[in-house]
Amino acid sequence: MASQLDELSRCISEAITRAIASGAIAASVPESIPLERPKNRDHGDYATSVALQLAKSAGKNPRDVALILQREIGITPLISAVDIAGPGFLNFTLNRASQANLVTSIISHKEEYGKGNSLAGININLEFISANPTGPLHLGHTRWAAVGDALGRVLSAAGAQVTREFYINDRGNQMDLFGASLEASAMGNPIPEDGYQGDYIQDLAAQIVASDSSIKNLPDTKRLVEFRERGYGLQLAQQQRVLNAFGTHFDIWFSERSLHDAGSVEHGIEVLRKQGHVFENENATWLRTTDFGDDKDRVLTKSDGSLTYFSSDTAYYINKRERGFDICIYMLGADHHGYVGRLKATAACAGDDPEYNIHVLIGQLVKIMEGGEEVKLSKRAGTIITLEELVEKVGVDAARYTLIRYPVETPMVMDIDILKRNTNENPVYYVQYAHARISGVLRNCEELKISMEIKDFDPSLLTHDRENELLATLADFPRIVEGAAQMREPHRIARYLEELAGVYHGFYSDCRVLPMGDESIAPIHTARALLCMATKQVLRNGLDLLGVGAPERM
RNA sequence: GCGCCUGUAGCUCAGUCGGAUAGAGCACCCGCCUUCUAAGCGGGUUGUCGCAGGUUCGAUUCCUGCCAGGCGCGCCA
Repeated sequence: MASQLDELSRCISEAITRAIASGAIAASVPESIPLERPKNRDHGDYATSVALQLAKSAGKNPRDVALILQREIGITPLISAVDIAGPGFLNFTLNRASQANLVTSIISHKEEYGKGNSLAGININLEFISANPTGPLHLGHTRWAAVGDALGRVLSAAGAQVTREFYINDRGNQMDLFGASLEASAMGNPIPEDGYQGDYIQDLAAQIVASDSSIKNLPDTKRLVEFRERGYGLQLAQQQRVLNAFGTHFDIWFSERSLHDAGSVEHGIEVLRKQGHVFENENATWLRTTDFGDDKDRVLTKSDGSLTYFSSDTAYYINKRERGFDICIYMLGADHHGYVGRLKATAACAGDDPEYNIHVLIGQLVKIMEGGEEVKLSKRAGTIITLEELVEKVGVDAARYTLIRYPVETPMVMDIDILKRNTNENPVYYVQYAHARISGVLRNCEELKISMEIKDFDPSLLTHDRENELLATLADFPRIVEGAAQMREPHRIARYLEELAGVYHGFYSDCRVLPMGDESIAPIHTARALLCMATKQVLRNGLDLLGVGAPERM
């Protein structure tokens, strides 16, 4: 759908084209017209600095360029005024009635409003969380559970084909340690020095024994394997249950073991060998990642013949690409940022473009404050906070929203006391309240039999400043979604919703929707009711992108 | 030592392509519910955008150096 913004930007570039053709200015038409909504309302509905940018190549004073463009643009059905301000900004005032047509558009597009096709045809693999199945999901995983899921929704909204994938690290020493810890717990032996110490180990061990007590009589080696496998199954199921309750769903749960069983690791090494970046040294097989900027080469096969974890990662990447994904997005914690270089280099070694085919997002760690002090998270001290506990304390919506609201590269601080003591301080309630408030108003409209038919909508009635501001904010939504997808920053959706909620609350307090007292029902009531309905739709669409509920009542 | 991230109001933090007087919430003060949900609205107070240079009409934004904090640099997983 062509938005007013698109139309405005087309008007401007056509004006530039005409100005160049007529010889008024010497310059080339910029690829895109920078348009922003000025904070100061005296500066019109939209402003552009394009004249300032053209001034240099045109060899003219910016204000003169602005003057020429002002004349070329003129007045159109959309634009009611063009003003020049400051050093050469062009400020546009849009025709209010034409802006109000947006209401019709939003209401008819429903949940489609805001979706776009800027990523259409792109097949994206979005991998996040990817925890070991050796314990509960903790806070770090929770940030990704929220942000990763939201990003998946945002990318889909931008038209991409998205597959959400969870890589299960079910192979290697950690699994054996996990098995040994369970076994020790069940047999009443001390947990191994570097084993898993948490209370959940006791519970899991007890659960395993309870379901089949004969396990304790198995011969030593077999017993350890049995504990490991049963613990794996139970722990994975627990993670899946918790994520499901959190509203985060995966299309594929990819087992590292299955990668090995299918011979994909050897295949991956073969692929890399053909590309010419594999070499042998001191009986080990290496990948020359330094060819592509990594700080050291990486071992694929150790001198004792066993495979490194890196070889799994590498094979996994190649496997993803062979499954047809154009872009592989990885969401990793800050403690894994050292992997970015080798992941990118691996992609390059496989013959891919590391700037396009692979995208690594690094999330900074979440700090927890409680009692005015930072809680040191430690597995040993048992001060680990799990996803489940966080949700118990603050609820799914507040937890998700709080985690999504900040850019992932910001190290965020969650104050448990605030979230526990007074959930009203969480902006999610501000946004949800706006939605609930509109729902209430619309219920009343229905009761009063105010028409909410598009055919009864008269856009020319929405002329109040508050209405105008609300319309302009609603018009921004598609642009916000596209930007969030392009930059892989779902927090932009949350920030936008807070702004929209604020603008709506302002409208609500100044513009009465329902008739007062014995006032009779007039077209203005229908116009405002429909504006409310459009706002509700956008709030809902935005909250959906975050996986946060849009309550009808609060 | 090398690398990544961060440094903006008392606190938690926004601020894509450089733009007009740097924003929001919380906190603090003052107003607004005998008619739509006051979980709200309006007003007031709060800043060397870490420091120092550079690039230009213009820098919180880009570049360089420095300071401070977080994290990482295995033939571990």
